[in-house]
Amino acid sequence: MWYCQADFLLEVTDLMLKYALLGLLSHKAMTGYELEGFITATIAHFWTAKLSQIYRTLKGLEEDGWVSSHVEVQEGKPDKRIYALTNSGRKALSAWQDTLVTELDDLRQPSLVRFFFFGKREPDDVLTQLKVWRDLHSARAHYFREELPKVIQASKDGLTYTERDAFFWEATRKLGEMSEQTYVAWLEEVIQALEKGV
Amino acid sequence: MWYCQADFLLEVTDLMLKYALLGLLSHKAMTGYELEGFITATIAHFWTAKLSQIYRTLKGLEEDGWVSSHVEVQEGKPDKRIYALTNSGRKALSAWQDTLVTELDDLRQPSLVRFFFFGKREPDDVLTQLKVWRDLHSARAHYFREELPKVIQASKDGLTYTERDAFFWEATRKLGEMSEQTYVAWLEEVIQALEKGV
DNA sequence: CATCTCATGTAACTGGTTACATGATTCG
DNA sequence: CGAATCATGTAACCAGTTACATGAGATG
Repeated sequence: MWYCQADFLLEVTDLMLKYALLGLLSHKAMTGYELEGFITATIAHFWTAKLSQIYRTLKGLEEDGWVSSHVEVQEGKPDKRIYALTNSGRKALSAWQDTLVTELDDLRQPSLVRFFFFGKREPDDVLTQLKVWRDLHSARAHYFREELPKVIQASKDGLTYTERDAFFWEATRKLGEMSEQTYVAWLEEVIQALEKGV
Repeated sequence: MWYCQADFLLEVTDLMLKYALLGLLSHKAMTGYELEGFITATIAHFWTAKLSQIYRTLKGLEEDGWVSSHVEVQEGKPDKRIYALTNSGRKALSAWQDTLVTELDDLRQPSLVRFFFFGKREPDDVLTQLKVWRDLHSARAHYFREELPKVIQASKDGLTYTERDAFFWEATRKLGEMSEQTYVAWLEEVIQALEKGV
């Protein structure tokens, strides 16, 4: 009973990067460096990680017994340490995936903190900033719409991902596109209201 | 010259909570406890802070000379320490506000990390989770549409905020509503696609 | 000749969370 | 009678960032 409880709590804890790495490693064994590349290509829009943090987290995962590693000696290139999921890691990943989340993420959006206090700023400066943001979001929307699909398609052909895996990846891409469109529409609205004079 | 550079860098640094507190204190002098209430009422959807962190940050602001405090003795209630903006703090706030931001926030959305790896989960469990999220987002959309406007209206009458301040507050509310609607629409799409069988 | 890619790490720091400690008053 | 409100803080911990250190080979 005691053990059971402790295990459960352990599984629910949200150490996102740990689970993200387990998830990626469930596709294939990889080095920390490679993992960073995959993170950039796949989940970077909603979770980023620096290499230094990835290496530290991998060490932690190995201490947990959720991954194991071996060094591959290379010529002309640095040696590499390849990490692979263990059975225990596979179980931890499933257990995490099987928990139902009943709360929403609380997002930190520093630009909105700035925006909230724009009442005291020069109207022209405010418009300049808003237009910069609009253009940035617009560019990102374009990336989601035009560039990311190619990356997803390429990976699907590369058979690392199943059809079903690709469906969920594509869905996150779609959300990215929709979210950016929402930001652009909202900024357009705000800009127009301010230009009409508020 | 040297000084100038150092000053500039100091001002650009993004210590969000520090500036959020300065921004709130520019309306009126307040205690840490009160500030927490205002944060919850105003910017909580895009920046949260725990009381312990607020107290620590206020201490830091006082060391910077950006706020000053005095203790007010109360009967039947704990004494309170009231913080007020200093001139130097007002300058720091303006300097921060006057910087142009040319990069987008990078959002951390743990639920999307989970979602990304749903390909390996039981289809029924996936649908259950998606419907929970849809309902949560839908409830939040309702809050933004029906409840928040009342709070904003009440504060406007309470003359702490100018018409222009209220405009920007209302705009953040609108973005919240739009974002939640986007999430709901996206989740509906995904749920439908899965129910048709993917 | 410089920068990018591959590849791994450590150390110091910072901002945020959790848990703890205190204690009177008021409301349901 | 228990919970919420008012009110302030400290200590330990944890995840993430920045800066540093190393170094060969390929590309422009």
